[in-house]
Amino acid sequence: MGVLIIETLGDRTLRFSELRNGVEGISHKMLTQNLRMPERSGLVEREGHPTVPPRVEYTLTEPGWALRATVDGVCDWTHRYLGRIESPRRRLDA
Amino acid sequence: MGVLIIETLGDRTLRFSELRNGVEGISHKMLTQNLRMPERSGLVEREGHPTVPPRVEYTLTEPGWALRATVDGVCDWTHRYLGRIESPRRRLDA
DNA sequence: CTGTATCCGGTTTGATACTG
DNA sequence: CAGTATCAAACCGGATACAG
Repeated sequence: MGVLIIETLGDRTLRFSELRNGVEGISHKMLTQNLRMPERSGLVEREGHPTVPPRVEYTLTEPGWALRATVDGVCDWTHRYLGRIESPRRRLDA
Repeated sequence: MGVLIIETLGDRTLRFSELRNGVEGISHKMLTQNLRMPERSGLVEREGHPTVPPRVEYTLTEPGWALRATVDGVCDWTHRYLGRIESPRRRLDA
């Protein structure tokens, strides 16, 4: 799930709410939580603007970019093989 | 966690109990469970020998191999960047 | 040896309400 | 808008017992 954030954030700097829309389906709380960890790990940079209303922007750092690159590798794999994979979510087959 | 299985199984065909030792720390139940999914997805092939005692061997399929390759990419990332990352497990810093 | 079923405690999550 | 706190529900993994 944190991976989706990395992916989404990869394109460009995003605000909290933009990120929230981008990741789609993630709850308010989960987004906050899943941002703290990569933030502390130096994968994501958080920049808060003390304006009214508040604006907080999140950006991928260099290690974050590198991680995204590897994650893209997994995505590529998915694209190549997903067709051949019977989804486990499908109802139990006969 | 299923990833560790893919990694371990990558080297060669393994029996259930061998896999259990290889993944180390995984419980009986988890191994069974985490084998079913990639098995149904066609990442792992299960071959049971109707002997006494039973012997079941698990092998990585071609899609499984490809996945393992991408996972290795993530491992590489870890090796390169782990040093720069303050572990979130560290006690809260001042 | 390999595998399934059950119970049970800990973690995680979404909903909601509230703050600056 | 961005974030924290709280609470109940859902989920998950380990332990255990049992079966083929």
